[in-house]
This record gives sequence, structure tokens and C-alpha cells, in this order.
Amino acid sequence: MREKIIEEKYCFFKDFNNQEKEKFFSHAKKVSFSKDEILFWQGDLCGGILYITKGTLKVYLQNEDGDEITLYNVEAGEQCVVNTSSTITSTPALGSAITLSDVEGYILDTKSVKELMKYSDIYQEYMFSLFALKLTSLATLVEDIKFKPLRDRILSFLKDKNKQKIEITHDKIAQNLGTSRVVVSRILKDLEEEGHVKLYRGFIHI
Amino acid sequence: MREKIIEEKYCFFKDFNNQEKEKFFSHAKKVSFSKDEILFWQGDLCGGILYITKGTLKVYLQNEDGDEITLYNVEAGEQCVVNTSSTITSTPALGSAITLSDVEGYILDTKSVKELMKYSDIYQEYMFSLFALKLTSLATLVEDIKFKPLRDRILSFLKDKNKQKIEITHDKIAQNLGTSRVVVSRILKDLEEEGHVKLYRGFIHI
DNA sequence: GATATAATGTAACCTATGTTACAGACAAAA
DNA sequence: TTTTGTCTGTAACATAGGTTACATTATATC
Repeated sequence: MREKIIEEKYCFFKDFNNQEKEKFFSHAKKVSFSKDEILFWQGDLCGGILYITKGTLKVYLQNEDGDEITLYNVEAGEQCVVNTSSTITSTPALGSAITLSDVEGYILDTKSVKELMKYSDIYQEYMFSLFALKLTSLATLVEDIKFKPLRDRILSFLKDKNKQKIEITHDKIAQNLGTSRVVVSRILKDLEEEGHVKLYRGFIHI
Repeated sequence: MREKIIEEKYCFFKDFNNQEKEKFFSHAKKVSFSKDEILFWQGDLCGGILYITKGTLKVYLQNEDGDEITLYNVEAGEQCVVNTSSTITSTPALGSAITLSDVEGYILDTKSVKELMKYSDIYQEYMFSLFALKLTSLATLVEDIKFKPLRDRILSFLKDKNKQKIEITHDKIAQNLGTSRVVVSRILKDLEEEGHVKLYRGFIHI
């Protein structure tokens, strides 16, 4: 049964009563995307909220020159705040979203989201905590970009993966942090010499 | 009658019915602060939301070295999202707030805020649109810091004031943008030579 | 294996921004 | 008027990060 996954992954679902669950599933539509698909562009209006059961997506900002910087990733059990914000206030998405892997999930359309919010205190509270959380993470991002040297940001980026072996290219890291590949390579080399990491083709060991 | 000011300044108040207004004013407490008072520090827990009827405050981030960067200002008729977020989710404030002038207003305590949110759809919707708005402004800030040259950020900063004569010191501008006074002076001089501004002691003409 | 493609290494360079240090100019207070 | 503090101007310098350009590997595909 598909629904099991949602119930396991999304914390607010555990607290839902049967009516709330019913309201959710009677309107949610099963969707799936393949890797590297754009879910929405900066400026688009989102018509619903995606609840991921499998896969990962990335939300990022882009300037005119095509330079980008990642705001955050979204995995199963998480809800994308840019998507949410655009959906419930009918405003343009402030960033773009792209799948980093094959993604499966359910989409709950705007109308149903609003109804469920009105009906369910639990759902509503979840929304607010989501906003609060992402607001904080954005503020932290501002602080990091402004005050942290790239070296530290790269190290944090790697350590946040919570893995020994991180499969990523220097180019991807550069994109995530909003800098260039050469700079990342240079700094990674330094970090290797200092013994913080060990570099291989396509992956990095901490 | 004091209440008039709130009703005029805050848009959600216009749509309130008498019961909603009653709920608000039966719990809101009149407060006033003098210039340069700290309302809360980064990390503090806010016990209520401030509704300003007079004056301006500034919300900013600070790193260990004391360097700071302004997130936004809040004026009469606006609600501070950092304050709001901390209050309704009982999480530490992600920035600090200081008054830029004498400030007057009403504080609605956490409990009353939550009750009013449950009771009033209008109030609730206002909250969400506030979050959405500030999320966007933070994302824009990230984009600006990362991709815009300081020159442009200074120009935008000045033009956003929507005045010919802007009374501000180079030092204040530097604090707002998270840079140093010398750099601001240098760039302002350039802007003056290009004919964009005219510099005086304590104020700037556009 | 041969070849093409992607990932990495590295050098040489440029520039915006930050830092330190000090001088002059103005304004308020005495 | 003198003094004191605040604001601005400017020079000289340091440096992190971005850019260009090209060589060198590793991996995948033929």
C-alpha cells in the first residue's frame, strides 16, 4: 500500500486522525519525475504542494548570467517551503526546483491544501514550523555567505552529508555554494594537504 | 483613542470583525521604547508579537566578531517576522532587533497570538503572507550578496529610501550592508564622480 | 584497445573588497 | 574661541575569490 510511505515519512501524518487522512488522500495525486526534471522555475506559480515519498530535489536561485546558488535540498518526508509559499499565497516561486534523482510522491492541489489547513490544526502548525525553520536556514545562509570563508563553507557542506564517502564532483559543489569549479578544486587540494579530506575522481573521503 | 492607529496601520485589522478586534485589544499591552533599545537578541525567545504604531526598528544578524548585516527594517503597520516566528513556534530568534527611533506599539503575548490565529482566518492568512513575503526578501538578499557588486547594492539601498535627501552616515550604510565604512566612502566617491549622487556631511543627495 | 567525455590539477592572472592608518573638515559643547 | 568628537577623504596595502587556459587523468563507449 502506497499510503504507508507518506504516513511513515511525514511527521504530521502520524498525528492525523482518520478524517484528516481521508481529506489528504482523497485529493492527493500520485506523481513521479525522472532525474534532472525541472519541477518549477523561479517566477512560476505553484498549483499544489509536493509530498515526496522517494528521491531528492534541489531548490536554487539563479541570476541573469546563469550563476546559481542552492538554497536547500528536499528529501522524502520534507516539504519544500518555496513550493508551499507559492502555493498558499499564490505568489511566484522565489527559486527553481530540479530533481536530483528519480522522484515519486503525491501532489496536493492549492484548494485542498487551503481546506486542509483550515480543517486541521496539526497541518497548520506543521506549516508554520516549516516556515520558521526555513527562515532560519536562509538567515544562516546569509550569514555564511557574508562572513564565512569558502574553505569553511566547503568543509561544512561535506560534513553535513554525514558520510565518509561522498559521491560528488567539484563542479557540483561549486554550483551548490555559488562559486566556480576551479576555486573549489584549489581549496579542496588545500584541505587534502591539511589532512581534512582525501580526494578521488567522483568522490571524496572525509 | 489609541486603537485608531492600529486600525489604520495594520491591514488585517480593517477586515477584523468586532469580536476579533475585542480579542486583540483585550490582551494587547501598550508599550514604548526609546531609541537604540534592544528589543531582543539573536537566540532569545520572544514572548509575544510587537505591533508598532510609531517609529522604526532594525533586525540584523551578527557574527562572533561583531560584524553585522541588516535583514530588514520594520515600521508602523508592519510585523517583524523574526519576532513572529520565534513567538509562535517557541524557537530562538534568528536575529536581533534594535529601535532606530522612539517606538510605540502594542505587544500581544504568545498565548493570545495562538488563540487569535485559531479563531481568525484573516489573522492567520496575514501571518502566512508575512512569512512568504519575508522568505522572498531573504532569498533576494542572498542573491544580492552573492551576485551583486557593492556599488549596485549601495545604489539600491539609497534609492529604496525614495527620497532626494537621505540623512545617513557612511558608517550606517556600511553596517546595513555588512561592509566597512572605508569601502562605502570609496564607492560613494566613485558614484559622485559618475554623477549619481552628491555627498555632504551627514546626508546624501540623489 | 582506441577514442571520446568527464573530472581533476595547476599556473598565472585580475579585481573587488577589506584593512590600517592618518589627515582634514565640520559640528556641537564648553 | 577653543576643544572635542564625529564624519569624511584618501593612500597604500593585503587577500580571498573569480577567470582563463591548458594539461592530465580516469571512466565510459565504441
